[in-house]
Amino acid sequence: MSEEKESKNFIQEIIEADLEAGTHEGRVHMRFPPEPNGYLHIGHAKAIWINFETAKMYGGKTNLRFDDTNPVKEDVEYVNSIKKDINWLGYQWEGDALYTSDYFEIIYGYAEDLIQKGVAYIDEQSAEDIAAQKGTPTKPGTNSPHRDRPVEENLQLFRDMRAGKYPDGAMVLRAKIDMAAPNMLMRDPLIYRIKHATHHNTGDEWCIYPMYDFAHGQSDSIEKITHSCCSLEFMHHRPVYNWFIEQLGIFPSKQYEFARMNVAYMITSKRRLLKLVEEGLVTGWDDPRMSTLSGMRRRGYLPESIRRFCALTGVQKRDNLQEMELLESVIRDDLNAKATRVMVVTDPLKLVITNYPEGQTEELPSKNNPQDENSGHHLMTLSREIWIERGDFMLDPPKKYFRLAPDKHVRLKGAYIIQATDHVTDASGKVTEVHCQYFPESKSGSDNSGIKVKGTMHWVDSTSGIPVELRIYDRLFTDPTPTSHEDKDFLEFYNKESLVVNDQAIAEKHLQEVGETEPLQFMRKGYFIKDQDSTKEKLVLNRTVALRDSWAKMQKK
RNA sequence: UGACCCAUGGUGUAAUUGGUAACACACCAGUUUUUGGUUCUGGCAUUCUAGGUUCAAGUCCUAGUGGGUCAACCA
Repeated sequence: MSEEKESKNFIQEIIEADLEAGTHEGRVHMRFPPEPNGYLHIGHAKAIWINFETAKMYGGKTNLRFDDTNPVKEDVEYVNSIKKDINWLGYQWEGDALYTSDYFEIIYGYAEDLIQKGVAYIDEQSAEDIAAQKGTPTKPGTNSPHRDRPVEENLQLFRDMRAGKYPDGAMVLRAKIDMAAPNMLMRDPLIYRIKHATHHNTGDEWCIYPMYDFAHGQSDSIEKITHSCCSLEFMHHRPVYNWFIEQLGIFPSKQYEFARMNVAYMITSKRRLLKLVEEGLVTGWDDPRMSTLSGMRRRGYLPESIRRFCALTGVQKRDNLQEMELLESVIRDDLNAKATRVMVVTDPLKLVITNYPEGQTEELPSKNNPQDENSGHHLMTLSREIWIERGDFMLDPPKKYFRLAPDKHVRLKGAYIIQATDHVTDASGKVTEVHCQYFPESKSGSDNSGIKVKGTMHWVDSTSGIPVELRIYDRLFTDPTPTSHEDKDFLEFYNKESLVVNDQAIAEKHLQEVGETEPLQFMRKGYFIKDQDSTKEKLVLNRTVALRDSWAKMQKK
């Protein structure tokens, strides 16, 4: 589904200009190129959205290419999770998934070509020496003593490198560009290094691997990618990208950079995400608090919500920090239209309806979704004793409190109007039971009692209610940008209350019958989804997001 | 003592390419509601600064200011 938007972002303008000029015969071909070294997160979702949606908009294609040039960091586990997450988000790449590693032979050929052309050389210096010669952004670098090695010698050494004659770190292949270039990346970048390591895709076939700068643009070119869109941090790589393409005379893919999307209270650094997992601060990559797609999926976020969030936040080149409120607003909006309404009491307090006959029960219909007339209904049981929310009864209520209090009237959602008549307290004065009378003529749907109430409360029958475990999530950090503090580690902002487990909640029996992936709204509480940890004995539910609560907001003031 | 990118309300994006600031979220005040949910209505900026070009500048020019990025045998 193409998210509607009349105004064009800068990438669309570039594409339309290309289309106008007839570049590449009007072909639009993009790609999403993750390195399979971790799980996809909300930042990747934006990149995926940009590539797939933009290509689709112009009748183009989008490849999925694993940028796997560093064998020591990559694994098939990640390849599989990445594919799954992209599909879940709602996208299907063109043809089979592609791998940069499938182009190793071609890329190797490109390297020999560069050597033949006299613009690449073997450098035998140590990493430290090479770094020292790079200079600084304000001071030009100095040439390597091996810079003018003869072509034949370079070729022989490079072939020996490939043949495995040298250990890791013994030498590298560098492009001969300009050690005085103001762009540090143009100062004779390394393009091949020795790594005697097993690759997830090519096994032990290679012991030399191309660097990013000598693999990405080449792969784009091999796939005849027309618009290679990446995030701003690769901006300085563009001249390098272009230089190689020109030297090699291969298909002229072009790179464009957009600002990555940052979301408040979320982090998108793979390294730091991994640390959260390793330190046990979350239960895994798919912990519902994580910014990973697998985490958001488990949290109950809908893929269409994430897509719409991406559309709403736009594409541009300035730094940005999206508020979590927007994400939550989109999620609530989508869930409001889809979630099945059920009643769950999170902090139970017994309510005895004294004039309701002992032993009697009745079944009352409850709409599955008032937003959707076709959603049907399910039945709730009512009996003499039910559970209500402890916070819904107050002995000494403040002004504008519409809930239950001594002598006050209130409606039990989908059932009857009741009036509190009495209550029981324990030795400490805590209310342990509330007594009330109900008005039979006030039955929901056929109310002719004439009683007006301001409050409607949710409740759960005590004879049929089932105990459930609720996992209440909050933002993972106490600071909107936990990684932006130079003097503090991001873990210092870890929110210890980011997960609160409630194992005393009681849900209406209908919860037993809802599907694994069916979005739920616990009326007056929030949106929930069943968790994979649920067992036959006990349902576990994750809170996706709370409902707006203007009463709580009012109370704070 | 460098190069490159960026600059519109609290946040994020827009502005028919020079024609008089729009939309969403947030916030505030109401409305609706058998969820204090939902709905609906109203309120909330003269576009970083200073010059300049022009009948007209958020859009163009100049100079500042502010923010970001750039050195890994990572991607």
